[in-house]
Amino acid sequence: MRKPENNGNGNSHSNSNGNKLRKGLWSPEEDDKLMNYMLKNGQGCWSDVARNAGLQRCGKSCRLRWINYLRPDLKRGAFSPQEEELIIHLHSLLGNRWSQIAARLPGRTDNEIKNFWNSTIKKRLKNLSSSSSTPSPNASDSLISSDQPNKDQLIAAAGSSSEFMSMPMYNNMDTSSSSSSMMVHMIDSLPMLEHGLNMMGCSSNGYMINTTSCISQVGMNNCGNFGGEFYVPPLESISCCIEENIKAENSFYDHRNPNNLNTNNNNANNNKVDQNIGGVGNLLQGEEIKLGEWDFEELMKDVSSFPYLDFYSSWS
DNA sequence: AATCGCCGCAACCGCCGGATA
DNA sequence: ATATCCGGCGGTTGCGGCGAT
Repeated sequence: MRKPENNGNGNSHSNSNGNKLRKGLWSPEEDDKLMNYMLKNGQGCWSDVARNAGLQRCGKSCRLRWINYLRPDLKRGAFSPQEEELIIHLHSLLGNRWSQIAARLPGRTDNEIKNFWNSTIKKRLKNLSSSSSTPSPNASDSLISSDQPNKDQLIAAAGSSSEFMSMPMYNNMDTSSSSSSMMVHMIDSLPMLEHGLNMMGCSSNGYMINTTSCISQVGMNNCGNFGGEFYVPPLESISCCIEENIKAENSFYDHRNPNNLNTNNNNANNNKVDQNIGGVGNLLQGEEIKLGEWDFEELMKDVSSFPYLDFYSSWS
């Protein structure tokens, strides 16, 4: 945390108007100003937000404060075991791409997840590795970065009571492999959250994947967790739904529609939507799924097409 | 009660990429 | 084609809380 600063103290700098800009902790008054402005006007240019809201802050600071603290859709409190598992799992797929991980945990921020990882999970992994006398022969192997935990560490870090331990990915994971089958396991092993996923109102067919990798096509208007099965929507519809989400989100922040604030928008500010939705998604279309054609690199590129887990509504 | 050290987390920093002039 | 601005991201910092001594 940074020390709160009074206006005009030595550690502030000037904006383009020559006004001193505050740094450090936000005061309740500043929070009020920013919150009121955002609720009234929605998101625009952050420099304008800072200026128009009467804040002696740079736009960047306002943006961070809003995203990490003031956003109405933020979920507070400790991470649930399900969230922990999901974070660990997504980190194994994405590495330190905190924003992408956060995009799949509605109500959580990248900063929050990053802090959680660096404090809690890393510490756990460290303890595990120090207590383990037999380092993994594949310790240098990793999917993304060199500090990726190995399989055993991941399992242990997720907790012994966790169904994470039985996830196919971590039972079958070959970290030296970038095979398509591994990616099937990755998707297969996405945590079964107890909350309904209620994803995006998809209208076209998707696929159910259960824990034995049995895939069946389903027609549906809703997506998510179906009593032990995990619904992977067709990526085309994900793309379509993402577009819808973007539209919804734009209206959420549309400064031209200040009354259109939707506090149930679960993906607000998690809008780093990858543009590359196409190619791999088509592999999930049609009666026959050509799993063998899945390409790991392509999937990593397209990993944003994994479902947005929307269990926020059931918490609020 | 006082001190110390660790830890969590809010916020800053620097870099990058895209948009615009 | 270049410069500038802005937003977004990951890494890092350092204050404040809290438990241990």
